[in-house]
Amino acid sequence: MESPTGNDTEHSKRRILDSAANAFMSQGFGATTIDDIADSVGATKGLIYYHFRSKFDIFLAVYELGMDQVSGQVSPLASTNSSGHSRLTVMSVAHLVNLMSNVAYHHVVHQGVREQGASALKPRQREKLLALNEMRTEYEAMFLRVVEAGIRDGSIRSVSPSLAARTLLSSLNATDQWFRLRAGQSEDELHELASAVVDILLTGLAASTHRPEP
Amino acid sequence: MESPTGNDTEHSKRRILDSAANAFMSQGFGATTIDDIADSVGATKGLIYYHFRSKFDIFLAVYELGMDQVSGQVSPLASTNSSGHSRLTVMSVAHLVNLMSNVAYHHVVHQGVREQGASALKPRQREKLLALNEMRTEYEAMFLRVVEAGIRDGSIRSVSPSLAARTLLSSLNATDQWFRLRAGQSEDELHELASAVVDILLTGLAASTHRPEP
DNA sequence: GTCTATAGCGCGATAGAC
DNA sequence: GTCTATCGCGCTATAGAC
Repeated sequence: MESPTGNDTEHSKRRILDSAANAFMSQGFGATTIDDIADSVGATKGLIYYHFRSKFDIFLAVYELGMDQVSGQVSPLASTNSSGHSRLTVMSVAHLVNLMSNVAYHHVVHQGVREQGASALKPRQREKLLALNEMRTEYEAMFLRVVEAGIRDGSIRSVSPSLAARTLLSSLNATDQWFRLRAGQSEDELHELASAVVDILLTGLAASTHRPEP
Repeated sequence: MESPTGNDTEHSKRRILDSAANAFMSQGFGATTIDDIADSVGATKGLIYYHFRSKFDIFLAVYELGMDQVSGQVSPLASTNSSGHSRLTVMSVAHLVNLMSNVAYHHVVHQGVREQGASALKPRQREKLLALNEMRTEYEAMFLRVVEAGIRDGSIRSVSPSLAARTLLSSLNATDQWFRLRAGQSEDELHELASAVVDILLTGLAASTHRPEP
């Protein structure tokens, strides 16, 4: 019933990452101390440094986990048979639901690219950071391709695809500025809220009379 | 031709604030050192501490200047005679042009509310911070009121006003995630780009055939 | 694996010369 | 007004006991 070490280690690591993600979101990377993280895990510095080599490595691990989660959930939705517009809709909703279920990780992924210049990175870290940034760029490119497809198939109106993709994604991500998960908030409620936001972003706010004719 | 002290002092202060705003944007408040700011001004710590009492006071001054700028430019546009939709449009464009002309200040205003818990604030600072946060809340409430007016006058479709206002504002602000002012970029070019973004946000991405009928 | 103790230093802030 | 010099805290990271 118990795997020798691995499981407990992974469990500890995960608890550290969760605490770190929350601390990074609410205080920022720079202002978060290792003691803050340790306290919120209910342990001391020693545990943290047993599992991670440095504070920045914790950041990288949070970044990676966050990125893996969205990517795993959203990427499959990009290659359906449906129209560009409807693919973009389900991708956006899934992105938002994921963001809402993991606000802290998401916040780190999307704000955390800054403030690395502080301490010179070790080659190992710089490599990892570059790989993760590349992964994020590829994720964004995926949205761009779907917007382009939507314009081609007539389901999305003719606007600059790159501007549209950037605006959409940054708008989706900006949700972490005001959204906070409430206690017993069900997956269904999140899905409903996410759909409402996506509706506002994709259909706009203007009443029909104010919209351009076909 | 020269006012005894006042002018130079104000000029120094302003150069410090500009440098600080840029540093806060690119490295975050926590990771920015007073020496960073001093270096980028071309001076030393001494000058900084002659003009400001602490690093956090610099943050507050940046926050205040940034807030005064947007508010001064956008607020007058809220009480025109035109429809809710068209008022919301000009307000949004003005907000964006202002953001684009002062990315750094804007970034501090909208991300910087975090990471204050680090050092316990002095009463003077806490008061100032609260006043500024209140000013920002009032600014957001102004957008909400225009959205509500637009729904009443039929120029904005019937959605949750608070969700719409929050989504719109956070989306506008998210522009600072990807926009960077290029060298000889004219005011007109900024206005054009801002209008394109606002068009995407208010009219949406869906082609007409995908929009609900009146 | 997790803790305590401590090294080492970067950085905010101050004092005082010019 | 602006600089140099320095204090002293707080934090990252390590060593080593249990």
